[in-house]
Amino acid sequence: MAELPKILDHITIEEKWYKHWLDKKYFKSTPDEREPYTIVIPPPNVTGVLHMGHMLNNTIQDVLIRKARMQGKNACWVPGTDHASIATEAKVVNLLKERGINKKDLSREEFLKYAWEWKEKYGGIILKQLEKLGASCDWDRTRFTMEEDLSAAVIEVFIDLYKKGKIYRGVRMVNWDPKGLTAVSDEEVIHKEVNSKLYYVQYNIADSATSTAEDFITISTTRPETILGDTAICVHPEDERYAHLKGKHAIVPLINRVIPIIFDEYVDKEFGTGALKVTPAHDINDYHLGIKHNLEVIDILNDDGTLNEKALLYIGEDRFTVRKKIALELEEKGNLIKVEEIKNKVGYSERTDAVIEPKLSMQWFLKMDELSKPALQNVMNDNIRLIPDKFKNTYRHWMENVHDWCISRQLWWGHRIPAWYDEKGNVVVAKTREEALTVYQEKFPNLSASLSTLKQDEDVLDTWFSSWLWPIAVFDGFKEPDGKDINYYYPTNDLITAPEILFFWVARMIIAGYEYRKEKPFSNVYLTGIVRDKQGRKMSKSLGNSPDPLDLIAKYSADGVRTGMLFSSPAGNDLLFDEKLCEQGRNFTNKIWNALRLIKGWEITAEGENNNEVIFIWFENKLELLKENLEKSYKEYRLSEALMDIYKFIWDDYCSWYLEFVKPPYGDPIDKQTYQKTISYFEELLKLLHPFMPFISEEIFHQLKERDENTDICISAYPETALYNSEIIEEGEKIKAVISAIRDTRNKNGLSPKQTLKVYIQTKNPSIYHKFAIAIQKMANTHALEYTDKDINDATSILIQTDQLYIETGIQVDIDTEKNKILEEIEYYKGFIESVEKKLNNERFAQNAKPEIIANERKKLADGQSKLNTLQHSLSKL
RNA sequence: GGGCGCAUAGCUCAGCUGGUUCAGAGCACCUGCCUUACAAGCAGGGGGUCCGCGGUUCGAACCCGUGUGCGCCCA
Repeated sequence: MAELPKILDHITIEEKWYKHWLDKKYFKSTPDEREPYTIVIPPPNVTGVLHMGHMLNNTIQDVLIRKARMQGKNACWVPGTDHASIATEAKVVNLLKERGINKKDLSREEFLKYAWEWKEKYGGIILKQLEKLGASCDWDRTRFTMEEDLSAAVIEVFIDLYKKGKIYRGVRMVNWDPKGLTAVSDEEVIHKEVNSKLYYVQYNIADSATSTAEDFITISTTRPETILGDTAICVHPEDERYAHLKGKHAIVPLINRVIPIIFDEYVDKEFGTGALKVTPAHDINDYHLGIKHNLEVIDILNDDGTLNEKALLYIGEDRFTVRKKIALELEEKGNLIKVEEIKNKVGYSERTDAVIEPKLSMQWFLKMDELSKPALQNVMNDNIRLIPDKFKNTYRHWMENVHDWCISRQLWWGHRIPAWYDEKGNVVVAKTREEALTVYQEKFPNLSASLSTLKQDEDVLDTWFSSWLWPIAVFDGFKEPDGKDINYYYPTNDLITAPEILFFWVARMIIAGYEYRKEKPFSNVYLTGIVRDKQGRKMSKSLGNSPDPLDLIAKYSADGVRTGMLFSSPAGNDLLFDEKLCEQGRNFTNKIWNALRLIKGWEITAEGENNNEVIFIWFENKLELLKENLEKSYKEYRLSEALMDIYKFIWDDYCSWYLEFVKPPYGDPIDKQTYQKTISYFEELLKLLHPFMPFISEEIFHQLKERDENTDICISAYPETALYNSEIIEEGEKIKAVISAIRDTRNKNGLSPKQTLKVYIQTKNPSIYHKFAIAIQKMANTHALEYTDKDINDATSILIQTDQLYIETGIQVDIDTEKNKILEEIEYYKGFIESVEKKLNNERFAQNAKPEIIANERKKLADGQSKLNTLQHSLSKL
């Protein structure tokens, strides 16, 4: 037998087994008669690279899919990538800039050519990286949201919803990203608290003959540059300070525009001066005031955040430059009264970090009110389960206050909106130019347009407008609505994703599911936490606090990192990542590896007796208990708990107890039965472990035994649960306590483990000790146990449950120490008995408590009294 | 400003219907061991005002109220 290396070479086995699994097509799935188990991957950005969030997310998916596969289900994990329009376009723009090419100088076609080139070259790196993690995706099914079929689905859905009257075009206040030059959705705006200045600016009153101190009004604003777009001043109707201004007008400083003073309850009398300047083009609340009071709308900004000619002043200069300059000018002219430092929240673009500018623009919207109803209902009634369910509240709140979805983006990379305009701006929606013309001629019989005069909308659709179709589209549910795949795999089982995209993505997939399949897209949504660093900070590139997952895998093995990720990440809780967790995972692989080395080092005798029967029974029952607990944990998606249970079981029960029990003395052979039992337990544990640690479990599975060509743990049957006897398990626990007590005594007296001790046992129930006598002797290194009904002097006495152990240490027992020890215990039990008696004597307890609880209390009392007697007896002997 | 959630050992978290000797796990820590599978290890051990206050109950880490601190989402 070849000597196994002390430390497992994980890199070699990871490569070997992953290739083997692929060669064997174990991850491949096609519809058959088996029950399907389906997961669609949350498609990472095509330009993305693997980060810690992906590691957590995909480890969880792999655990679930591998377990389902072993349980005989037809497991299908569909991988793929998302075109991520704004993020990818930004990357391509930057890349071109580095090469001296400006996007503005390119035509749409030229730009897209570069973008596709770049996508072909760098896109999908992330999927290759997932292989390193051991992800058992069906790679033949890899999809991309901008591939032909998926794009066709997006266009089809757009046209369908348009025809249903759900999609409309309108001028709305949108979140404008002046850097990305596009509108972004509400969800893509991040509000940050920042230090700002609150400027107090004085406006003169127009309709006044005199110019006394009464004849001006002071407003406060954090954005003085927008003064140039002011079209009203607003005060509260009950604010007496301004009652005299009813029907009057104010003059905008610097540009001398005359604007009305209006009254509305919207104004907060307490904030600032209680007077508000109204700029309907540049603030959402002002916009609504503008509609209500029929105000003029003056948009003073260009798309890139510079001022336009409508501003009259500072034309072409950036909004933030103007803010400083205008403050100075107002001061010079005497209009600036004071400046206060305040904290307020400012919206930033998630993608470009530019300050979001509320902007009026023509956009496409999807009406959400009707569409969202089944999506709300089916989450609230648990037809779709959110895990953990605390997210149900958040979900409901969002769905009940849902806004129409702005689905157009001013970008090139993405699905171009299938809308066509004639020269006057009349619009039709159709798949192609030709179809558009036909539709046009039907819709506008009195107008004329030709193929060449129809112009397609320049904008593309929001990325999420394609990802919301993902669970349907990856099974070609649009192309072939009654196809084999969609009918078999849909609805999928579990979706694993981050809570941050619960609304972006999850809610919308549910909406699309009910709209297009009349059926939920998945049954369970497992929401992972955010991976943070030790200090609780979100991992980010700019902070540089995110380790490279591939480095971690190289250092700690894929299995080590997988378990590291899961050790402390209950669903929905953030994971405070610490490399130590991976180290712990790696150490665990080492532990398992060394168990193998021990077993492989044994020489087997053909025959041979053993005394291990009781150990086998104990261990087998304990193993059943473990399996039951694992099933419970899986059912509740408590993967950390399941992993921890296996971890402890392998480390403690199997290695520290079982193997130590049965291990023959050095150099001695092992009997065949024990060997076979040991191997079969190990094998079963490896199967339980496989979903978490696929590589080492596969390697050891093959090291344990010669396997034929088609036998791999990856596709072996997951162990079934069976009944167990908890009495036997408890007996085992008691014996472990006895052994630990003897070891502790040895330790505390500074005795060597090599010194064999004499132990006497005083018990009413010696049969357990008889059963486990050999185990105790071996594990605690004692002479043959002796039973006594007398007290032994000059020995350390220890109480285990109701049994008394006497351990002869050969060292003079210090009577006072012993006495104090016993007195302390007596005090404890006295108090304990008292409290139980009190409870039992309480009439209301007797009336109200359940019978089994009362029985339990009685037992506690009896046990306590018995222990107290033993202790008092021991004390009297000292 | 509106909504949701959290607070248990040094750290990360369990504690499921209020009732086991219920206060637990892993890591960290302390003591002793290079004991022929493993020092990436072995054996043993210590550690808590269950955030404060009030209430409900025979009984509260758990239910209710309130205060404090923190986090997230939305405006």
